[in-house]
This record gives sequence, C-alpha cells and structure tokens, in this order.
Amino acid sequence: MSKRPNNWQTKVLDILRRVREPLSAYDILGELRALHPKIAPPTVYRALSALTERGQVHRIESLNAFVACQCKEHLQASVLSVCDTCGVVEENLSLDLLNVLSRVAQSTGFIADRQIIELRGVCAACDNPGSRA
Amino acid sequence: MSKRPNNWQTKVLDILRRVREPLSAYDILGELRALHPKIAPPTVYRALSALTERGQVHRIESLNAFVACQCKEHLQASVLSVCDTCGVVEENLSLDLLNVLSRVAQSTGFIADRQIIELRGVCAACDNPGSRA
DNA sequence: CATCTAAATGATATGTTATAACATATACAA
DNA sequence: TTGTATATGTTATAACATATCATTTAGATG
Repeated sequence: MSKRPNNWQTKVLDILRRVREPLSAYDILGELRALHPKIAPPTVYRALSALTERGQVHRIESLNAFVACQCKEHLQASVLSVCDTCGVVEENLSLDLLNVLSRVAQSTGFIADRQIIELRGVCAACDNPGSRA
Repeated sequence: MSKRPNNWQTKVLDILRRVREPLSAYDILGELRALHPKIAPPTVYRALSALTERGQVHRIESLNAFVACQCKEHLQASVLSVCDTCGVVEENLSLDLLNVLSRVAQSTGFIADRQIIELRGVCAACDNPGSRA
C-alpha cells in the first residue's frame, strides 16, 4: 500500500542525489525553475515532506537544509555529520548510539518519535588535506 | 577574563528562565517590547548568540527556538527532549552517549565542534496523565 | 460513459526566522 | 585627546515555511 513517489518527489530526489551537499528548499526550487519556471515553494515543501517521511531524504535541522539518504535502508535514525568547511554531509548509522539514546529517554519516561543527531565540524578530508590526492 | 553578561543578555536569560518552554527569538522580542518598544531583532539575536556560546542557553534546532540551560555547569552537550504535546523541554546529560558519539565521529575521522542531540515525542507527564495529578 | 471522490498540484499571499550593513555610543587604555 | 574594541541602534532585506483556496487528475463505481 505504500505510495510511489510522484513526479515532483522524483525530481527533488534526483536533484538531491546529484550532490552530497545539503540543499535548502529554495535551492531546490531554483533548480526546478530552470525547467519549470512557475513552480512555487509549497510544491517543493510538499515533495520534501513526503520524502522525509519516507526516510529517503533527511532534513538537517541545524542547517534548514536537506540531503538524500545515503543508506540502502531507511529504517533508523542516523548521525549526520556536516563539514562546515566543505559542506559535505556524511551519514552514519550506529546501533550503539540508538541504544544509549533510548536508554536516556527511557530513564526519564520520554517516548521519542524522532531522534535528531547532528555533528557540526570538520570532515577528515578537510582536516587532512594532503593525505591522499 | 570571561565576560559578564551585559544588559540585554541578562534580560533575555531572565525571560527564558521564567519558562521551561522554548521561545522563539521573536517571542523574546515580543516580551522585551513590553518595556522596550523600539528593540529590534538583531539585538535579541546578538544576546542569544552570546548566551548560546557560553552554554547558558541552548538552541533547539528542530524548533528554531531557545531554552535556558537547566544544568549547573554548561560543560557538555546534552540531550534535549521536546514534548510535542505540552511543549516542555527536558535536558539530560549522558556521558555514555557522548562517548558513543565521539567514537562514531572518530571512526570516520570527523572532528566535531558541536553535537546536536534532540528527541521529539511525548514526555512522561503527557503520556501518563493520571499518574500523579 | 457519467460522475464522484480523493489526492496531487497550482497559485497567491503571508507568516516566521535570521542577518547584512552601516551608524552611533560607550568604555577603557595609550 | 585619540585610538580601538565592544555593544547597541536602525533600516532594510534575505531566507525559510505554510495557510488557504482553486483547479486538475486518476481511479473507483454506478
């Protein structure tokens, strides 16, 4: 019964997949306007919210921006590491982390619907420019 | 040599401490305007950014809002649990969590300046209304 | 086929959050 | 006094997000 992505969702996801950098909704709007000059913000936000609900896109809260999910499965909350030097986002899954986090929640009786875990800093490539190429 | 909070910072912090609910910058602006009708957004944002740098106020990224730090010391990243029913925010420290998180980061060579850990859901009180009155 | 309905999309307007840019004031030191 | 650093004031605008209502589209069902 799960609905298939419609047209706009597909286009938005394609755009996000072309980059590893997070794009704002208005960045995406700009891209789409190259071919569809009359598209308006709600269209983009609708597509983004369907995609994020399905886990195919993640919203980076600390950036008000979006990235395509980099995992095969979209089952779990992930750690999104944002490099403030180059802008690249890396996604990591950690069961350990989720376990600890759910213990913290449980100990206070909090029922979590959603976990937001973001790291801001400098990625390995930017920290160590000479290392490989 | 650490600087003392100035006037605006003090007022903003006082406002945030009066509630456990997160306030947006414009909520705070509204409060301040009761006494200082001419105050403008940058003043509030400046105060907030000084307070957040010092760890006395936390920004809740998933809400674009701010809460006063509930801890005595402002040394570590914390888990901010936001109840989407009543709006109350609870702050928890977990060394375990930070350890796991820094292991995740290390394993990818990422150098984190800042950790954002937020839970959205339902707090114990809202989940269990009859429990105490 | 006709037409009903639900979902998606279009379109307009507006609400909300945040900062750029530049001017002025204040405090303290040389 | 003059310099210089920091805080604050002021205006304007940028950037992010959604409410609302109209229209279209695709399937379901008579």
